[in-house]
Amino acid sequence: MPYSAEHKQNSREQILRGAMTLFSRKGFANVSIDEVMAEAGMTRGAFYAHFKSKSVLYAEAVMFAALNSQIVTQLNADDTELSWFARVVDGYLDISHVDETVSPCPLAFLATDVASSDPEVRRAYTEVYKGLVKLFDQHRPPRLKKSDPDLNLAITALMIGGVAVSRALHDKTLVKKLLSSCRSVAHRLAQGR
Amino acid sequence: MPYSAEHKQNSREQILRGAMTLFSRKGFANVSIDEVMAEAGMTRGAFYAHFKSKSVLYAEAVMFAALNSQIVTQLNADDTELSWFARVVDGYLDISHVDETVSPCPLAFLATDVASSDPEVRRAYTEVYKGLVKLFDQHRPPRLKKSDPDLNLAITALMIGGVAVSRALHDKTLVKKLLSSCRSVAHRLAQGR
DNA sequence: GTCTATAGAAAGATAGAC
DNA sequence: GTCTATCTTTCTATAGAC
Repeated sequence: MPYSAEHKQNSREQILRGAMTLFSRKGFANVSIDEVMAEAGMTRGAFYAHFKSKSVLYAEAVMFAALNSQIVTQLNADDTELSWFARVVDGYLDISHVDETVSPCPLAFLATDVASSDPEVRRAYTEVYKGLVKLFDQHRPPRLKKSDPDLNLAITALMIGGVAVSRALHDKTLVKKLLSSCRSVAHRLAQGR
Repeated sequence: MPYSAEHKQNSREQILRGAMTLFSRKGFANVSIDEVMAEAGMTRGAFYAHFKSKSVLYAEAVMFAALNSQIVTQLNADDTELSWFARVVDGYLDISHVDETVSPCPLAFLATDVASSDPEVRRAYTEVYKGLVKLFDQHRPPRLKKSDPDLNLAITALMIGGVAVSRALHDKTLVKKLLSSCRSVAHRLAQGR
């Protein structure tokens, strides 16, 4: 075998990385396998040695994107719970996230796109969302957990909605106000006020 | 001329109505002109007598959808401001909206889809969003307007995000909890608590 | 595993008849 | 204005060489 298992793993990861970026930016249907493979430095024919179909790639890319999003990579900092929360919320609802300067979160970038996709893709999205909510639950001040156990569902929906709407808007001034308002409200909610 | 201006207007509206439904459910790229025209009771060739291109149809369908959404049609009820707000929030964040039993709101159904579309489409989306925020501002208790003038941006983002995420999720139990949490938070925010 | 070549299908847009 | 027929492009997926 002229190609090592490690080589295959690397190629696979390159494909997923390119797919993540392209799908997030343009949506599933607007990205061709040609584009994905070109981004990964290969050609069309090699694709099917790694994934059975474009749909399967989509589901895996959603999972992959979640692992590489800013939120997860910021997880292991050792500061207080409140500043963890503030940092995640502010980083998520930042203009650089909307503009894709940082690694985009598929929950916000692909929400309506996933809704009209295969069950497999929606399952992947659901798992990623549950992971995000669980993360928030783990970092939540214990005194607030009992009073409103599902509050983090609304907070995450606010964050995802804020970014998703911001991307769709044409008016940059409005986008800044929207993001600012979402940050403010998210902080308020997280502090139980 | 064998066809009256009224006839043309009717045909045009039929096309827009079908397009609105199909685009919302499946996204722009996953809907063909064939499908739209079949839904409107015509065939492909007649399309270009009404719209210059598929993209132009998309932009107009977004505007059209906004005029026909539940929110606007509920506008002229003569009850108190608070119950107007409660009714709109609860209607929007209802499972029947997610399941498309009622006329879907393009802001929630097409958010990420629009983000990767032509400037023309994004402009239409922006206008519709501004209209929604303005509507909320008009129904807002005056005493709250000064303290946080941009609060309605976050409230609408929460509503849109709640519906968009709900559509993408595979877990119906989680969807119900998510919608419930969003309704609860939206009410709380609207009352200035 | 990756390449080039190609089969086969789908869809946007146009042409011309009625 | 609406129809059928067609041009043209694009894209998924497969086949076979290396």
